[in-house]
Amino acid sequence: MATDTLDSIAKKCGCSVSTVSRVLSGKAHSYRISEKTEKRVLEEAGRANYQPSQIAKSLRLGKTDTIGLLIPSIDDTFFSSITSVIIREARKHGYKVVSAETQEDERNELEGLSTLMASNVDGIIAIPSGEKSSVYEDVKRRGIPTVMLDRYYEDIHDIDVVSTDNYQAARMAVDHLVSMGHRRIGCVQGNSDTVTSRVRARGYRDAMKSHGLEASIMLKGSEFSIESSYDSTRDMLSDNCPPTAILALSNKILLGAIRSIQEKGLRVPEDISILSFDDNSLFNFLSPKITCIAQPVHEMGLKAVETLIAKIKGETETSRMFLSPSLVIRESVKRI
Amino acid sequence: MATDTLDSIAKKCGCSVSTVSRVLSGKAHSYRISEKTEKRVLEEAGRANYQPSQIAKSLRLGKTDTIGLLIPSIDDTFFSSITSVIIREARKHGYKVVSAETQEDERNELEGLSTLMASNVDGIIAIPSGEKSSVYEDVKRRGIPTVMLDRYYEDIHDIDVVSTDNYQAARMAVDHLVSMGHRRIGCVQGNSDTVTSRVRARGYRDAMKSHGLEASIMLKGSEFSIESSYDSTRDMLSDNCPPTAILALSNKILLGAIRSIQEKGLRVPEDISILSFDDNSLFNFLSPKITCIAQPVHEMGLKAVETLIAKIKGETETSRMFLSPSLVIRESVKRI
DNA sequence: AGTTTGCGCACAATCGTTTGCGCAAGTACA
DNA sequence: TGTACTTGCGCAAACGATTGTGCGCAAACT
Repeated sequence: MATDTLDSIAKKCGCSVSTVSRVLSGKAHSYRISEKTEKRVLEEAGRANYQPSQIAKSLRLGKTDTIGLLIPSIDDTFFSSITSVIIREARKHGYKVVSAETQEDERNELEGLSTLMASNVDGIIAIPSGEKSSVYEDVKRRGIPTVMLDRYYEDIHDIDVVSTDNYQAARMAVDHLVSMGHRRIGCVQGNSDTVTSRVRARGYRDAMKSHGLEASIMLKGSEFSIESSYDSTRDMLSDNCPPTAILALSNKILLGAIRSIQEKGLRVPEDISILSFDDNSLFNFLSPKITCIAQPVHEMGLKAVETLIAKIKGETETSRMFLSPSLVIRESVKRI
Repeated sequence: MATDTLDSIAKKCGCSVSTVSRVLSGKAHSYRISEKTEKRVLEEAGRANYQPSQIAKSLRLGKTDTIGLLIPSIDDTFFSSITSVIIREARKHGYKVVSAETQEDERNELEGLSTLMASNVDGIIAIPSGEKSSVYEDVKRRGIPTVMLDRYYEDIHDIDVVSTDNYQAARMAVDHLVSMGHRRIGCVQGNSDTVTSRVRARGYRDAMKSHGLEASIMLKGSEFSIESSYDSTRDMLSDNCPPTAILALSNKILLGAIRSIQEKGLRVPEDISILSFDDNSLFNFLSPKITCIAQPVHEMGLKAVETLIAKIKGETETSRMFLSPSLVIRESVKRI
């Protein structure tokens, strides 16, 4: 069954495509189409359950009502939550979203970006994976509205950013641990190519320093993965003078740390306290329930979509937004 | 910076659009374009970093190289895992994916489907939410290739299906519990509008019966949600003669059950054993590690994409595939 | 009777590709 | 010089929508 087109409907109604188009887009009155014709067209379109071809529309109008989402991996609770928000929010505004995964690989990032651009998306929300901002030059040259979400490039100021105030977040985390009596606080970081890890680590270091504590030897880790975190934590725990608390800079890092702690036969929080980034509904079910720094996932998705759409609609000033994290106190930090 | 088009390149090269098109699609030879012209075009296109407009291509060719994914919610580990597989697999075959969420609401399902069809996706992978298969009539009438993933309609046989053998899965689960000595086995199900829940419940009942056990009073639940499962489990545990083991028919149901068990002050598996559906990397970190029935997520995504593409390419026979689940034994089931 | 005005709609261009068909100029051969 | 190919490429239609312009006709004026 071939899909109906303006043309096929026009034929059935005995009028021209333009008339059908105008009726269906509600411009019947301003183009002085008679009520009789209008009704006829409406009827015919209704029974055919006519849907205009978005493709033809896009070609004509130069927009696709589609936003591209470039994300490391949807299979990660933080990213999937934010993706979910973005999809819902985009739809509210009449946008579809097509997603591409980078797997944290810069080549995939470049390729994904090309695919998105070739698909003529109206704008892009990207959580960059690579360290080189040059990946986004093509996007900039073509003037495709873009907002960086969560991660961004510190040296680029003409692309919009929506992120968490990660520096503040890390400081909050350290402050909480210190207020609970901890002084030997280890920190397991992610890939230092990413700002999030760098900024969080900086927050950690500065906070430690301002409490008069030593940070340098307690900061380990090189990847946002369970395996890497497992190794780093193990090293940390085998130290002569191991930390009494560990700050995990992401949910995956948390998991690696937990595994390593379990293997050592240690218990949380009795033997060691732990505080993680990235809240997650499952954290309430881990044993013990994990105290964490929650990023404002919903607000992040919301703002990302909103600012992207503002850009698409012609807003010109670029904005850099750093939303406030919050501390969710549960049971994984012991007072000592 | 306006994007380059065939036309703009043609002008720069002093030849026609058709020539440029043919060169760039590698048909230079068969259309007898001279090497000189070919090189000239290739050069110009290279320096402009020309990307053909997929929209124009789609309009002309009648395909978008896009597959639509209709999913209850990406913010659920089972669905996000499968989404991730689908996105990757689709890209391998040169397809993009645009996703729509239903939130388990039939109205959203219908709307999402319309949106996808209007976007002229080449095919649709759907995890249906509603109970009425009529939602898919429009899709069928238009002849859009579709495969139902995970969930499907038992009364419809002309749409392809890729799912788990849920009946077998439930039987495996019960058999395992029985082999561990359990005889009072409760089961918390999801929304019985969905086949998955119905078939799993049937498997549970039949397995119980074939072991000579009572199932009827031990089967509760009405929704795939933490809250609903929490309520059902609580009721079950307040029974005079509570179960010694609980079979949770999804990961969300597991969480509700755990919460309820925790509140009762019971311990898993000492006081009560639990076996869940839907494996998840976090299950290794719950305390205790959860024994579960794992669906072949990767294979499901893979097969869904493969059969959809086969359909798109013109394959006609419809297939119904029920992949084998596997039992992952961890620590949440005690021998009694 | 001639001119204006308003009504109801159709024509045709346009967006960027792909592709069937055919044309002009060159070469070969008789 | 005429016929017959070959070479190299352009023309134009088509995909399905949107939209500025203008045409034909009748009623209402002057």
